Amino acid sequence: MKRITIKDIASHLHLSTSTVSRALVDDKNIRRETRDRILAAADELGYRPNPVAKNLKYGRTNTIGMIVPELVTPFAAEVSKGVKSVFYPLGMKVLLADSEEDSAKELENLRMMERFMVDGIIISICDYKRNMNEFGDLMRKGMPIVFYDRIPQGLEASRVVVDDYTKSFFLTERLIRDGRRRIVFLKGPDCIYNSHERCRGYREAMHKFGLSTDGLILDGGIRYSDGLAAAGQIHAAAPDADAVFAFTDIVGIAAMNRLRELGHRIPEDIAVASFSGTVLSEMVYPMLTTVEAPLRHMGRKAAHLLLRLIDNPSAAPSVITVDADIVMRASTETRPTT
Amino acid sequence: MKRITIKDIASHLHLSTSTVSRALVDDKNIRRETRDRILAAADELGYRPNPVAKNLKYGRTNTIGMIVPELVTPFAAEVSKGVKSVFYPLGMKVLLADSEEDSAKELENLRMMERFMVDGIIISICDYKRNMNEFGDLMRKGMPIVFYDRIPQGLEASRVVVDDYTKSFFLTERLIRDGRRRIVFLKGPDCIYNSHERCRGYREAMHKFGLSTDGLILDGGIRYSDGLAAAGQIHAAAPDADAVFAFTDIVGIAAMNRLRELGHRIPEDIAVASFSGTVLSEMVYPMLTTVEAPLRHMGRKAAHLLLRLIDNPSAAPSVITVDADIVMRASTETRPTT
DNA sequence: AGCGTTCCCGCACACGTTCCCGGAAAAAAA
DNA sequence: TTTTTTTCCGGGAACGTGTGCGGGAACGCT
Repeated sequence: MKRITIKDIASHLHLSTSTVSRALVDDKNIRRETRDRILAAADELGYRPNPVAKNLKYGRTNTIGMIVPELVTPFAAEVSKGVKSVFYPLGMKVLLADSEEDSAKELENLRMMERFMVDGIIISICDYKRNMNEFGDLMRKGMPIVFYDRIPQGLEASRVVVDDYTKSFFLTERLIRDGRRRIVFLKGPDCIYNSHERCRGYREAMHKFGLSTDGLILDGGIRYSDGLAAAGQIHAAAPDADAVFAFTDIVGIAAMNRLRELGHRIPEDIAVASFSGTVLSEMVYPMLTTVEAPLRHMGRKAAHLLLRLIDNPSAAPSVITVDADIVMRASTETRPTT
Repeated sequence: MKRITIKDIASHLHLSTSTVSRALVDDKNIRRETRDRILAAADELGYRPNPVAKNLKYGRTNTIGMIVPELVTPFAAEVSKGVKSVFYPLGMKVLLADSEEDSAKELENLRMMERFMVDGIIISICDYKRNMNEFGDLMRKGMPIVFYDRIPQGLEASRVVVDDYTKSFFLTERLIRDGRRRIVFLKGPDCIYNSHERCRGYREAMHKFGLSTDGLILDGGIRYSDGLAAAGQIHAAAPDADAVFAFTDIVGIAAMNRLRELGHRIPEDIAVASFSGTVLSEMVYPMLTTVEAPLRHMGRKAAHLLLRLIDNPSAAPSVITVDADIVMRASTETRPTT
């Protein structure tokens, strides 16, 4: 099964490869008639351009790398759909790599993308302090990079984010207005910057209403098992809690399941809310109240930012803050007024 | 930021590019001393081989395509880890494409992989009847293809599968031995071959114990919402059901959540089991009994099959049936003997 | 007729790498 | 010493594509 090339078309029509090439790229220096002849022959012979040769010629790979911190949640998958919706129509490939919440693996992925000579990278990071030098070096070497959601700190770079602080503030406020007073915040890992921002939003909202947060900020971790453990802590350390606000949906779901196992009714005894945007929130019972980030939209935005960066590598980094909806669901339904 | 090539190394050391190339591929026709000099220079100048040029030379892309029917479940993500664990060490890329349970999109993905000239394809399909001609054509054109899990029918091709029939039979038997009698089977879509196999296993197990299946085989669909609807049907059409065996975990989870909402206790009133292998089964309350396919292992096996096919395109198709564990969890716990 | 302009097409090279081939020098065998 | 073999390196083609340059032919204008 021999693949046919412009050379084959050329010899078939007794023309030079240059002419054939010109016909295919729709160059103006070609007679309309011969152009049509070539196009017809190309179609007849079943010509398919060889992207590898093109890439070598143009010094690009037409490939972009996307590095995500995890794939058990459909979060990244959803963002990637947005990214692909931009790059696929341009004939570009998207390479998806999973860091599995491990900075070392993240670095490996980064090196891999470099070896593969991707034209740019879209990344959500594991740890906002680690691999910073490597990101910086790579960017200085001219690699276009766009961060999204879980971003680094103190690095001049393009990024697409949700306003963690504000959204967290409003959701907390909403819980309070619904009558919750003893709201536990399950903080994410310290190594994720969003943890602090979301926690800040929670704290300030509580403060605004004169509510204490003493003993209510617990380490919720990032994995499902962390959420289970955290629920145990709530049960033990804050038995009078009437709401839980989790760093992320997976932790919120774990906490919810475990709390119920421990005899708490949800939402009657304890409301549960989290920060996310994946369909998981609608796939649990009761359905989970969350801050819904517009995942595909974020992907599209990141892709456009990256495209601009590829076209003009020296462009100033820009920051896009996307809006997120606060979606109230059954897990935080107001308890009947007593 | 100029990328340095073997040409640069050559002129830097006053050697020819051939010699440099020889040093880098560790050819024997080179003096040990010059080889070391070249390697040192390459390291010093920061030489990184250009994979695109190599690929053009060798007529390969060092890329394989993986097409999966969905990504909301971590099923495919897990299999892909197995696939990547084989290809990454070989310096090959893995391109992940999502068909979103849509045969048309699946075809697009297939065409895309062809355009990208991937060296091979690993795929789990949406519909076992559609796109059959396209798969056949592509294979005849010489594209190595390996199917896994959701496979086509009547197509001579390499594949990695779980023994749906047997595992389904044993799980059903297990439920019966645990005292369940009125077991509902939530059948998957007809367009997925596994649906029929799993249903057959269920039916024969029921038959073996002289249990009727009349009115117990319901259309469970494939999406979460389908599972919700199916649970409503159970509630209405088979109110005396004491167990549910779902085609897949997402459907099982949906059914479980909805049944509980309708007042059924799980597992006391109704046991719930499903067929899967993702961590989702452990992320719900109560944890779900499932047939656990060895996902990463399947990925690795599929990758090896594909590698063999790439090395020898005319190799006879081979079928690998991997074993799966039946994992009993809280969702089917035996009810206290009355 | 002479000149300039426009229109097309082929030649040659480039992208970065590998590899066959030939040849010079060195080593081994005679 | 001469012949044969081995060792080692450079030249150049090739993978498939794009493009600057030059030149021939046709055309238009004076």
